[in-house]
Amino acid sequence: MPKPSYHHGDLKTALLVAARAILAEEGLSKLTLRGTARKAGVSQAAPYYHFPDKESLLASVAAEGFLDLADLMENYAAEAKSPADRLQKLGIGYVVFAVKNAAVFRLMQGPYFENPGKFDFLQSAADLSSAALKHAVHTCLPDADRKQLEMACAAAWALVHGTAVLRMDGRMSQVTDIEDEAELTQYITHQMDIKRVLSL
Amino acid sequence: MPKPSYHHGDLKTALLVAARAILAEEGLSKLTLRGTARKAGVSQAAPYYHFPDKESLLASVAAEGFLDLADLMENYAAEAKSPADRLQKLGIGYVVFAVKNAAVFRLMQGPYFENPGKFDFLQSAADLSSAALKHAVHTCLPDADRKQLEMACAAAWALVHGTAVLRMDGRMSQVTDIEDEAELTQYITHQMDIKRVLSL
DNA sequence: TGTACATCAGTGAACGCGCGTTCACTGATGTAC
DNA sequence: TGTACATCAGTGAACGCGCGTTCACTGATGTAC
Repeated sequence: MPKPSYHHGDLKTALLVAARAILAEEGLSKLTLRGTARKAGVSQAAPYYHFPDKESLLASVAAEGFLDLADLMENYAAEAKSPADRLQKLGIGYVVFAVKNAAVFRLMQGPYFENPGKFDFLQSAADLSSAALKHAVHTCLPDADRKQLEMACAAAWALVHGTAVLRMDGRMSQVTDIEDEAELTQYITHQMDIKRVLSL
Repeated sequence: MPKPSYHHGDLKTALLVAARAILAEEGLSKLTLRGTARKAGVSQAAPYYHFPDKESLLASVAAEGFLDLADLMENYAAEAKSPADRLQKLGIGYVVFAVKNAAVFRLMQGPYFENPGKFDFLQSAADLSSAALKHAVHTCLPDADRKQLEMACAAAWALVHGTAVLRMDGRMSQVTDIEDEAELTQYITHQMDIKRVLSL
């Protein structure tokens, strides 16, 4: 029974949802505390009962984004048929997330947050996706030494992240209107053959 | 004789210099029209005699950045001993520029500018660096067909750009205090062996 | 089961701020004669 | 060479805006008895 009442009930969640809606509809530069409260249907002072300041709200949004990113990557990788295939599918998930959630991804990238260690939950959420990539690289290269692994991880991450950023900004392909996910996936699969990069 | 006079003489250049100084010292989020005028020692209305609005000033700063980026890449590549070496050195220049001019690089990346085609000079300046990479890839792969070349260009650009962005944000290496360019260059050289990526 | 009251989670007005931009103005410069 | 005057490139005050945040307040809820 969602009757409008003085007490919201789950305003914290509603604010996070509202913030993501604003990101999706208007972009990162339009994401404000007041606007988020407005979107959630409460006064501008209400968010302060759930977040100490604007930065904390945004950090929570970003952390949610990192969790979603890791989830999406895992969804793609669940169907993988080999270590190399798994790594590639993780990468596809990474890129798809960035393209489909561009504003959230930009918030996640920072450098909106000045001191990275300020929000522990954000740091650990961010580590999920890079750790998944790193682990997949290790599985692909069981015999590599530490130095080789570091290089391979860095290269894989850079390739995936670069593809994500360039595609997100529409700077890479002439076809900017790719809405069809199947086509997008195919494009990315061909584009970043991670196995090639890993052939040390 | 730089006596302070009512008429500045070269305010347009001074504003661009001031904007870059603010970017370097305080970052993209602190770059304002008023602040730039302040830094240049003029009133807040003065910039309007040289730029129609804030976005135009920023577009000029970004375009200058792209020219500098292309210059730096060319400087690195001038010493190249082979096509593959040239491509790699272009990439190193790209990454070094991003790391050393992080805020400018972020402005250049956008998506600060809503409609990309609004400023022709910005678009063509941006094309310089990607065209240099693309041309180097072509030289490395004289026998590849069009499809292969597209893939190789996309992969090379993604790798370079991803490395640049991740290193710029200090997210890639544990060593965040790399000030020594020699060490940086060595790190990048090892990290992104573009020839490997190009072995189609 | 009722009732008194503390606490929780809202409201809405207000504060101060810096911003982009405009406007009437003014000092310096260049040019015609 | 002087002088009148148009034009250029500044000034500084002002406008309106939306922002983050604070504050006194208040309606709703939970709890002790």
